[in-house]
Amino acid sequence: MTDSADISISAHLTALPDRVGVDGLEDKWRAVWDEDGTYTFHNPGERSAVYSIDTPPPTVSGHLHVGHVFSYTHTDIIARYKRMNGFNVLYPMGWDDNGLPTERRVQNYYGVRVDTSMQYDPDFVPPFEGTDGKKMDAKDQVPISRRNFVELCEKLTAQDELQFEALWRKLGLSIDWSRTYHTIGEHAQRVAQKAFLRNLERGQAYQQDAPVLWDVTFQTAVAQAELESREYPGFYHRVAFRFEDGTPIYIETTRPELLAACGALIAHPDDERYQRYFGQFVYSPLFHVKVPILAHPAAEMDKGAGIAMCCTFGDQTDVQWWRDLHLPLRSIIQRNGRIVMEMPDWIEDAEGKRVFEQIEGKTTFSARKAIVEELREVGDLDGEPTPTKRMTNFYEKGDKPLEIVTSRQWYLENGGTDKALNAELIERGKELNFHPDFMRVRYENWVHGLNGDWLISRQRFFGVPFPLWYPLNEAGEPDYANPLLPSEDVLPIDPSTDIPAGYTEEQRNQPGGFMAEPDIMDTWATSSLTPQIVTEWAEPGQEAFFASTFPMDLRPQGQDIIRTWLFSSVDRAQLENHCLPWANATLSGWILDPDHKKMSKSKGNVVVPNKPIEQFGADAVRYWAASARLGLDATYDEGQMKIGRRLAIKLLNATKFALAIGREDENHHVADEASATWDPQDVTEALDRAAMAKMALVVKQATNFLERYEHSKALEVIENYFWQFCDDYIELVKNRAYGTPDAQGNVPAEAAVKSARTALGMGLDAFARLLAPFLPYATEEVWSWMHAGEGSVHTAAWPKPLPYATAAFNVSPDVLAHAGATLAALRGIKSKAKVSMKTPIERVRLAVSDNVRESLRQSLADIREAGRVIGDFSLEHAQELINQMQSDGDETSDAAEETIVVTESELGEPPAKKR
RNA sequence: GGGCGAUUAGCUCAGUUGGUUAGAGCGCCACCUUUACACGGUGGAUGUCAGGAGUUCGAGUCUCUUAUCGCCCACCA
Repeated sequence: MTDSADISISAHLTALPDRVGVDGLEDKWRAVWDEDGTYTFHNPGERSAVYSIDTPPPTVSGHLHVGHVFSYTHTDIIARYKRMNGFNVLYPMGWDDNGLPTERRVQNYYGVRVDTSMQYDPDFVPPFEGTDGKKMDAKDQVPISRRNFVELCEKLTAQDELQFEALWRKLGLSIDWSRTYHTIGEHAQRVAQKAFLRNLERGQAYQQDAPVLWDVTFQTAVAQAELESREYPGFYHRVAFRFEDGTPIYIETTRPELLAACGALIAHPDDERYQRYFGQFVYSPLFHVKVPILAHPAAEMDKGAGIAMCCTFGDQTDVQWWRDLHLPLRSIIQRNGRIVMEMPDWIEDAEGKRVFEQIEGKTTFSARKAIVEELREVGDLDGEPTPTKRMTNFYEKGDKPLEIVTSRQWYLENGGTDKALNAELIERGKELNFHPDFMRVRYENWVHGLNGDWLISRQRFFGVPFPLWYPLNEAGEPDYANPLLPSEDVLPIDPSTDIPAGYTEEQRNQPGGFMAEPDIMDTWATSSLTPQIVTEWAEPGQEAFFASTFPMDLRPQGQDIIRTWLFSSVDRAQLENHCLPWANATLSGWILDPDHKKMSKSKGNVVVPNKPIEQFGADAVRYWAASARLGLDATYDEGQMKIGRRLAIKLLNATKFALAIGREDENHHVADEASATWDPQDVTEALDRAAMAKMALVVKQATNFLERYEHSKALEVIENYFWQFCDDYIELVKNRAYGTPDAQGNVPAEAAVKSARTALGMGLDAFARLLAPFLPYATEEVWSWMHAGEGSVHTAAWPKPLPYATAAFNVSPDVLAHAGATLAALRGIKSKAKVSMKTPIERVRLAVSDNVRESLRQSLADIREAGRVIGDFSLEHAQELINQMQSDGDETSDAAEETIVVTESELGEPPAKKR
């Protein structure tokens, strides 16, 4: 037997406001939560008592977007739910201030650019502040030192972070604000450098001098994960190469400007048109360079002329040919995207040299124009160029096609070359619970399609530096194979200002001295370690913290960065910890504008989130976000926010009503405080028990949904019952709860009154808890009325079915459903007659099925009062309806509703209208 | 070209393992100021379930196919 003391609810009731509203609740409760440390993480010391969340650090240089509100609300609902379930929730916040977006924003905002040759100026003042939005020519930007630039980055991101924090707080995210990190901060840098050094030690990180994809605008290498293919207009040029005797052989190319870099012509080994030429040589037009005709299976017979010119490098197939066929490296594109200034040594022909001089230093675009002119003049251009659209690789943040240049870069293993690691990462993907599950496919597609290890070095300025130096030999040349490494305890370091052990600053860049690795790490090389950053991985003295928080429970993120953030995090945890970094990943969808277009800055249809929060309230905006499932795109819908606002207001009013009964003075004020105990044993009336039975069911369903990360369904069942509770249950028990005498003047029994009041109290207490993850402000407000001095609803216990099931005492929830349907039928009589709901019903006959009649009998007095039936109220058989019920054997409340039919009614005199 | 998701009322969306007459809210229409709520309440009308074919006694649901929308990957001669 359960002791009722265990399941009864003690309430401390405060005075109630005469009128309630949702406006202003945000500021009121946010201040209280801050002061009380409601969301502060307390490490219980055991992993099972913690729920840890790897919060996505927003790119602070990006703009606030209503999409942020959407996905962060989903995570907050889970955080609040877990907290109410007794978990110590580690819910930190990070800021992604590392990387190119910040660099670009700083350049525009302050009108500056980095010049690595400049010295640090401690008194530097930027020429502008807030030129954001205006386009500024690079030549007008003031050159400054790298260190000055980094300082400006830090200054600006600090401002951006304040904006984000203000939004998150207003939205009511239950973040522990004492646990924040920056991807460029000292801690994150230490983790990134430490992990890199350990990767290096294990041979998982390595350098390679090889062709890489190169962005000419930002002048940095980029990784496979950062590629984006876009349609790019071009022209096919049909160009003649010639044999010794002048016989032409035609190739087609979209990049004639690379003619000087051609090292071979290549056709498929099975291509009968060209088989007889394999091994022979031809001369390139204009430059007259002798190149072989070779066979390689990557050549496609049906593309262009079927034979291609291989240049180093026009595309990734060129790289493959160059490697497989051991072709000479003939590079003519500089890292800024222009043709080299020096005459290539493989061009020996005088006319060839003259042509090359025409294109030296030109952009690929102008060089192409010049080459086409020259080709046309000598007659080696067959016909006119024909326009084509082709898909070309771009850096996702760049606007010029990527070039391929050969350079020394750092790589990290990611399964792109190592089949065993690839299989392990696929396996990890199967272990991870994706919500929704179909997102796993995107992960697997990506891992299967990897074609190389992860290029992690970037030739940029604002980021985490590689923590190493290279010794210089007597000729001043670096020994890349034997880098000088710092010890872990001095991390983070910046090799451009810090000095390797055993050297002095004077030896920097001197023969026999050392030089710093100039590159920084890819921003994802830091972001991929957020699980390790927030759980204090490898921090001396934090071993216990790490043990009780890692592997984490949840990674929430956008579906667009599965290949980057999610995958790279899994990779890093596999290399470092040999496990998944988290057990669950939730993927949110996009926000579409009302015309079903994806919201994006470039489309100019972005809604700034502060506006709807101000207009409808944070709870209302959260409600809109919560009503969308994970992984599905949602439409920006202010109508949905209005509904959320209405729900919050309804909760305030309904709770106020339930708590005010029996405590009001003659003016309906409730000024006193009171104690109450809602004991399930006091719920004795059938209708009240039915309401509790339904509550037990709803609690169970909502809990199951939230356990499965289906917050929208949880909200739906809670909300549906809440409205039924308000519209039907409260209306039905109102008179009894007040102790109002019936038409015959009979006063309800004391126990019946107590039963109603107890069920109302238990019900609204439950709704406050059930809705707390969704509407944190309104629920906290009503909680404060009934549990004054007991702390926040957000640290209260999530409801369990037991107290409600106990109160239900085996009464079916159908009793409430049937009573509600009957009440609706009585209302329908009045609505059709277009009279007030207060109008009494003299006489009414309802046709109902047997089981409904049985059920209604238990709540008939309440129905009679709520419907104001003052005379005959008969429930009769309706044979055809009964047959219907029996034929399908269905006794659900839905079917029951349709078996209540008004067969006859007579209305009394409507009440006199009040002025 | 491959893959994933979507397509249900004017709008936003539910619809579990196939089951009788497909639901909710908004909006719309009508009515009601009723001692929790006019930031309200009550009642009502509303559908070629994108199209086609198939499996089945029975299909919004399963299979195939077409179309449209969104996204991911692959196509650079």
